[in-house]
Amino acid sequence: MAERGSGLLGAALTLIHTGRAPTRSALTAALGVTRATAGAVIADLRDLGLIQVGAGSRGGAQGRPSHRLVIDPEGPVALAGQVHPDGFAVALVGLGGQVVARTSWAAPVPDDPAHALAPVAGAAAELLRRSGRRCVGAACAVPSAVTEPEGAAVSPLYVGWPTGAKIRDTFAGLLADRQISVPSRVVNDVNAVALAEHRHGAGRNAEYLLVVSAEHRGVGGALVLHGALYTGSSGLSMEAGHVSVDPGGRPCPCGNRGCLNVETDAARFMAAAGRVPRPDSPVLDQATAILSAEHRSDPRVAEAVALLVQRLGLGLAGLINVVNPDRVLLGGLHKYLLQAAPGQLRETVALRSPWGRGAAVPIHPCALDHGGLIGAAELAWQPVLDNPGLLAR
Amino acid sequence: MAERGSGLLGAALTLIHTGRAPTRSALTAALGVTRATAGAVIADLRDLGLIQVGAGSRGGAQGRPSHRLVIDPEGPVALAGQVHPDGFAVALVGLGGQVVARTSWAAPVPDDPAHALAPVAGAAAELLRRSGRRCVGAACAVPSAVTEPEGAAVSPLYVGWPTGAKIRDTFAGLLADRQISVPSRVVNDVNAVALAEHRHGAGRNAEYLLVVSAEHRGVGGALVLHGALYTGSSGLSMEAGHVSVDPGGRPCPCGNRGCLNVETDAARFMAAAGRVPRPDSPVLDQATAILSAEHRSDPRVAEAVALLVQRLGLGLAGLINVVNPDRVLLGGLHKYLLQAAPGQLRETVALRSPWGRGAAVPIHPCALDHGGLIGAAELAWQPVLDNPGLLAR
DNA sequence: GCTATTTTGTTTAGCGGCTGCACAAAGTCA
DNA sequence: TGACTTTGTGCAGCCGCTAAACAAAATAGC
Repeated sequence: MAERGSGLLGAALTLIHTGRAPTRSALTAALGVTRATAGAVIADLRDLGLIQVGAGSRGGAQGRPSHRLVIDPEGPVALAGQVHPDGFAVALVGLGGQVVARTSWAAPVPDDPAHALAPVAGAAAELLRRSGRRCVGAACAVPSAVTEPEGAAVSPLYVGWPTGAKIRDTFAGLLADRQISVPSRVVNDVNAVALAEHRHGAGRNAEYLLVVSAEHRGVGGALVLHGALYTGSSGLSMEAGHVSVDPGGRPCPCGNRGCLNVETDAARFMAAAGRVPRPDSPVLDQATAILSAEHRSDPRVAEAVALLVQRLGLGLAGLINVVNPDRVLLGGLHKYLLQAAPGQLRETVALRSPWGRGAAVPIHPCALDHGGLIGAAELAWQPVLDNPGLLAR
Repeated sequence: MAERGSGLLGAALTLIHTGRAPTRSALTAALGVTRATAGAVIADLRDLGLIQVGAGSRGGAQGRPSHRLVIDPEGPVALAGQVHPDGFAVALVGLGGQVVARTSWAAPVPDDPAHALAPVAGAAAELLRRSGRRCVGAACAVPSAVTEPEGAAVSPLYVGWPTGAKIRDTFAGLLADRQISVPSRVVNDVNAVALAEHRHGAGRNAEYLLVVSAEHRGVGGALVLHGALYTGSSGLSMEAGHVSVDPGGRPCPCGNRGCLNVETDAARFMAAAGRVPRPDSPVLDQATAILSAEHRSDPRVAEAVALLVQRLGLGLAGLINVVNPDRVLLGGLHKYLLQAAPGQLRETVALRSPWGRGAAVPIHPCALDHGGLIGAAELAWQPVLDNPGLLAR
């Protein structure tokens, strides 16, 4: 098999992976190469066990139908884990963001990262063993900022891990103990969601994608630039949770007041709506339940929505003025806030934009069900997407 | 002459341009190619009239001395212009950021962009004619956000241009009238400063460079990522001037209150220090004069410094938490504020950072005298830096 | 001052990836 | 059924880069 140069092989696999090259001729056009070269590339990817070439079926157009490029259903998978304040999840994810197998369970997160990640590694190993498939890499989404390139947790506000814990090494070690020796990474959960949405969800084809999400607790932000996660110089970028939206607001664990974190998350919504969260289920679930149609008539709920949407709009406007995205996605509770009051949110953002509503950015809800897992898998797949030839060795 | 592929020629020229490859062997190492390939690349660049190969003189080290790579002193130049609220400047800039010729004059800026840019184009044409050198491109720095790719001014707060004016087309047309037909651009002034500082000033080798500057009026921000200006999806990124640092503060032309624009610029400093600006000289000059040593004993000046530094620190902290830069540069009035109270500024930033002072980002003053002009020239040079072969045609 | 060593520049042969072209294959349209 | 259109494949060839051998220019050691 010829070694392709200049990343052509990776570009081709990425196009197939993201669904932008469903047929052979589409790939040829997207790569900007001759049919002969595309043929060689496709042969390589097939030899690597990543894709299969199917029969071309097409109606209406002239000429010889182009063969379909399909992801090999027995091809390798990435191992994805997720830790959030209310529980755990693990999945095997193939090319194209296909979730091949998945399991999840609710449980408190131990204060020791090794104790917290051990069951994730265990469940992952079990899923992988049963699937019998090759593993290209592993990644775990966590509710904490993660430094690059060390892979250390920084001020995880909603789990009890110590700041500076090298959770990437911990995770890799736990997998190695189970005979899984693949490149392993740890990633902030909202970063993972953003990457997943960009590749397979509501963020497709956006070149400057801003994602803000109130997952289980707190608020996170992420930016995907030209298809790659923007992590900043040390992994600590897009700390959207600490954007100030109310100088006289509630204290945030970071030391300031009125951060997006404490002003627009599920706990704040419950308080604003006059509800006391029950301890037996995740706050996020309770908040989204209240946001559903049957409770909208409650004036306290309407007030809470108006308040949080106003705060969220302020925070979004600030981020938009810095990042100038071409699309904004909202996840977690923010997704439901957007759906409850889309007009008010867009209005608030436009009012705070120096350019007015003329330069309005489209704001959409996140589209994926398991964005954290799929996004973690994207990160695990990335080295292969950059250079598929890695699999040959 | 062989056409080099995959941007090798451009990478080589950029290394020489930024001073990272002063000798032939340094270039070979930096490019990661063989000496034979480097030889071919150097021959190409020399044939294009961009560089010359000098004799190698070096003391202390063993082995044959490597030839020096020097920028051709008769090589082509870029044409750089600058418009600011207090006047105009024009320069010819060669490779390496060398200002070959320069002229500037104070004058009010006409409300019609064509009238404002005409003398810039005229002075540029005159400089170019007298120099007798080839021109690779032109760019003009302006005190306004500029949309990409249209090149339109958006809400120029400090000159009277209409929003949406296509000043790039205007500028290109004025140059074409004077028989200068080269690619022409228009760029925000702080963006230009940032690019210049990254290539030739205090931002060298930074991968994530954040620049905030209070030039003549207002405040601007810019970001240089991996050597290229970050413009966002439509050129309107890094609107640092509209970061809110005092919700109850002064009204900003954008409609909000307490923006960095109105809380930390030269006019605000004068007011805080109890001075009334004289109309006969630029406010920035008056403010920096007051900031010099002999006025520091004035308690009102000290108060003004403390107030503005506190506001600036708040704004910087917000930007740093989003961008996570590896270096921050301050220009214009902010440069002098930093020099007047470096400890207080760094303290304020660190206090507002969720990671505390452990992850402190280095904050430095800008180093270049004519950053706006040099940065505009960088933009004009960019197509040639990306593909020097363009000059052959 | 001579030689040995080190590092640099140049020449040459050769490989590998990609293009361009010719031709075959597989569909639609009249 | 035949003309047309589009797609896949085989083959010759170019071009950029590498590898290796050789020549050149300095220092280091005797």
